[in-house]
Amino acid sequence: MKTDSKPHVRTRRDHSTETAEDYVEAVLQVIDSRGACRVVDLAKRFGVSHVTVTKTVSRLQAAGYLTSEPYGPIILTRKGRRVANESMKRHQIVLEFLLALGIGRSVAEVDAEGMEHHVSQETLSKFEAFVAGRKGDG
Amino acid sequence: MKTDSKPHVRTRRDHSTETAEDYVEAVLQVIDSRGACRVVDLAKRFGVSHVTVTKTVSRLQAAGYLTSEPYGPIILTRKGRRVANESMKRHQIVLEFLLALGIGRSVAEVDAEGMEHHVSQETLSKFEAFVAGRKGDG
DNA sequence: CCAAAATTGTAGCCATGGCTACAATTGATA
DNA sequence: TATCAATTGTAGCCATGGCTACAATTTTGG
Repeated sequence: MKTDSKPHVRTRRDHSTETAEDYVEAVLQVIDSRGACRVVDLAKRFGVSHVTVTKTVSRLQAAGYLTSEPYGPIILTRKGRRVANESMKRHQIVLEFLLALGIGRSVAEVDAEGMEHHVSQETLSKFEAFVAGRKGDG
Repeated sequence: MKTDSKPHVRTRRDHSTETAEDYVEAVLQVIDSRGACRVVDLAKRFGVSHVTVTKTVSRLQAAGYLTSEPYGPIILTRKGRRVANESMKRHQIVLEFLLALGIGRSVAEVDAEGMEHHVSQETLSKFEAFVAGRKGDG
């Protein structure tokens, strides 16, 4: 009696990577809008305690996405900036796609955040094409 | 210096709920195709060890989604069946939507699994409407 | 029916991501 | 400047979800 189940492809980014992307994206945005990013900014952004942020930041520092000295601001490494930019681009495409489908902005923003880590390159391309098509139509 | 960050809406189902949905959905499908669902079936389906499945099953049993006796099959409760059916329906809508967009079946299946937990009711409705529209066009 | 294989359970480990409580440091201001 | 508020760090707890190793049970075949 052998099983016929699928071999669990796992294209989808794993959860650690999702966290890394969410963090570097947030860091970049906070720096852009406030000049520097601090633990407290991320805690507010994600709605978690500063302790959770501190721990995650130290893990992401070990993984080479960012740096920070005690009581200092959070700075993206080159790798962190690259990931942040890619992540923001994906996010933007998904958001524009949902808006183009006629979904309300606030809902689209929440859904885009949830979806952005689970969309393959192929799907992302189709999303882009769809948005481009709608722009032509007016 | 107060922050202007958004109050983290959290419409998106939390991760425990995602796991519950994935499991009951899988249990229902395995029962449909093999007559009964066992720990080993879920382990193969999700690509994890039987130990992980056992632990999760016991948690989901405590949460009222399913029941199982030692060395016995996994059975859905009424609640488990309800959640499984809703979950499968959402999954199906997302999958059909991706296929309607022209995404290849294997990619669409992976993306649908990742996306299904992050799509709001509003977005789901738009997805359905889009698919319905395409069906008319041929 | 009994031995071997398959399945399931248990013990114990790890990482992630969440928390409270409390300590330390920095920053602001009276 | 000295104190108080805000920020950050640390200790230690919990749940989830992953694992290996080993024990127990069930199933299967000879």
